[in-house]
Amino acid sequence: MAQNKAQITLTEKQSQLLDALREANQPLGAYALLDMLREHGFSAPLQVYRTLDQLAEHGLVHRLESLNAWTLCCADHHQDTPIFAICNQCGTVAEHLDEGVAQTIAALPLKNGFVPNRSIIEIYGQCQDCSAK
Amino acid sequence: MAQNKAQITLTEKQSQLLDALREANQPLGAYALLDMLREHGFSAPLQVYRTLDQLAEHGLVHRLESLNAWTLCCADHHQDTPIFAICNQCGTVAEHLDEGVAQTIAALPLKNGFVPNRSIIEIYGQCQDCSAK
DNA sequence: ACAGTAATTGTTATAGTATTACAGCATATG
DNA sequence: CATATGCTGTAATACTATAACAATTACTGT
Repeated sequence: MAQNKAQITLTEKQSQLLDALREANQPLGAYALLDMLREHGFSAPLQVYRTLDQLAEHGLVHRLESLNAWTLCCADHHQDTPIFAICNQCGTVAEHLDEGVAQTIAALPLKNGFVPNRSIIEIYGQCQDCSAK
Repeated sequence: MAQNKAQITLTEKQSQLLDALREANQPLGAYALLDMLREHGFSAPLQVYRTLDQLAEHGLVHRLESLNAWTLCCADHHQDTPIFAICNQCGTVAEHLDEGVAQTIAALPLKNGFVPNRSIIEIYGQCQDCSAK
């Protein structure tokens, strides 16, 4: 699934989309991305969705299912299930990798003969910055 | 959040919607529910969404974020974070409660000062029945 | 019981998210 | 070169969810 980023050559559109996400510094929906990218040759939703799918395929972006939004993958390239901590207050999303949790989760349903292959873990709460205020 | 089901008196619409979910025996989207319930006085999406929200408030249904769909809560009334196992093949959803996992997940981001209050855990894979075929 | 207020429900319209279908172009393959 | 294959652009449409407001019902104090 996730691949070694060093080996990937990005298309123009792909790197423009990554730049947009980097600039925003928070998750963005496909249509928000489209608005940011109209001047860069994106003219329809499908172009955004396709590019997002390609980037996700390379493990460079993740989709936040509960937000219908997309965010940059953290610096590490990884295969583990990412755990997202989403602040209710400021909307900031932090990505965590915890092999233990990922494996625990993955192993759990096995008790019932279920064979997992993809997990979604999204945690809402209050981030440190917002707690401090 | 979740309440004791024994104490709840359901409205006509609420129990009709529960019946529809029970009958379907799988998660349904709001519009699929609307189609099933048109003959029972539901005439617009908002009526379905409101009823779903009410039932979710009582802990009788859960929303599957990654499917934009809703499913019956398992028989137990519980406050723990439900863990959903979703079969890629047949679409069946099983709800699991595992206090250990829920607490581990909840505690994880705390390392970074994040205070969690709601978690979403949805696991895709292959269920026992489908594996057996 | 009644008026006044608050809460819930119905209805319409619209916003937001995602995909299908197909045309056009580029690339690979023999 | 001819054709097959896949990628990109464009338009149309499907699917999901909410806003705004009217109509009704339920509650409150007198």
